[in-house]
Amino acid sequence: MKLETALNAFAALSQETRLLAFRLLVEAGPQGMAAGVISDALGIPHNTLSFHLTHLSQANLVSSRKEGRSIIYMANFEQMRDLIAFMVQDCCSSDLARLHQADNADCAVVEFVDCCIPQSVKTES
Amino acid sequence: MKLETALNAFAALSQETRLLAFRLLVEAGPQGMAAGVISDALGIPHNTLSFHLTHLSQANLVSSRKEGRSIIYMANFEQMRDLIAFMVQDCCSSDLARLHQADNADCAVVEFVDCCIPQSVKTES
DNA sequence: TTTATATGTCAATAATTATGGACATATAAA
DNA sequence: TTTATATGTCCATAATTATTGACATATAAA
Repeated sequence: MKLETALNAFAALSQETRLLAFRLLVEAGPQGMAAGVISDALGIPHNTLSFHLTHLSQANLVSSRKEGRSIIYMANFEQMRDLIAFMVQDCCSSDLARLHQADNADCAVVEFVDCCIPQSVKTES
Repeated sequence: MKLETALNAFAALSQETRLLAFRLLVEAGPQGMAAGVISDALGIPHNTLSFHLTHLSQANLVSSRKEGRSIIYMANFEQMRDLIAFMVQDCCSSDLARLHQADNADCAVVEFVDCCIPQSVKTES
């Protein structure tokens, strides 16, 4: 990932409405969510939200498809993954994190060495 | 991690000078780097850089210690980890990512299910 | 002490970004 | 068709953020 791409992604996620919208879309998964539904959920005027969805879209963090008169937005999980990889890759030199392909070959795994999971996020699965 | 904390972290990383400085510090590892060294490395005036380092510091992405007349900054790897956890935690509901403690108990692991490692980052270790 | 070095703070200005009213477009329902 | 719905675009204004000269402080060297 290029520096500029990462900058755009971070900028997109640094604004409250956009971060909330992005989280809704991450939660919604691949099926996505209509612009109006997001607008209602967040209580943001449709034109303001449109501006922010365009911003997220230009940062390649979401994509969209048209369906009837609605536009359905969905999170771009690949870009999210690339952004995490970007953050972690410089750690490799100091061996604080590693990024590798898991043995079963359908996972990318980020390992944080010599640390524990933050309290705020409990162990899943 | 609170929403506000994540917003501050993303905002801190969304500016070129700050992202470059942060990457230098991530590369430098726990021993850190003096403000002046960063300033020289990036070719940024010391007062401008000071503003940006304070910004990173307020976002808790770096910390600092005094050493002689220098101030040594270092990346806060824990905050970085928490930020990644924040990004990934909403995925759990749609099973696109999982965050868990590794078997050997000194790693936190983020697994991205059903995906491959981005081209830009080659497999380590 | 005096001077040089490393860094921070302040304040004015410049640059960038967000907001929402008014209007436009495109689709579906009446 | 006409009307209602869903969403986008444009533009002026408001709000936020970055830059840098001038000055301050703190430490070390001469």
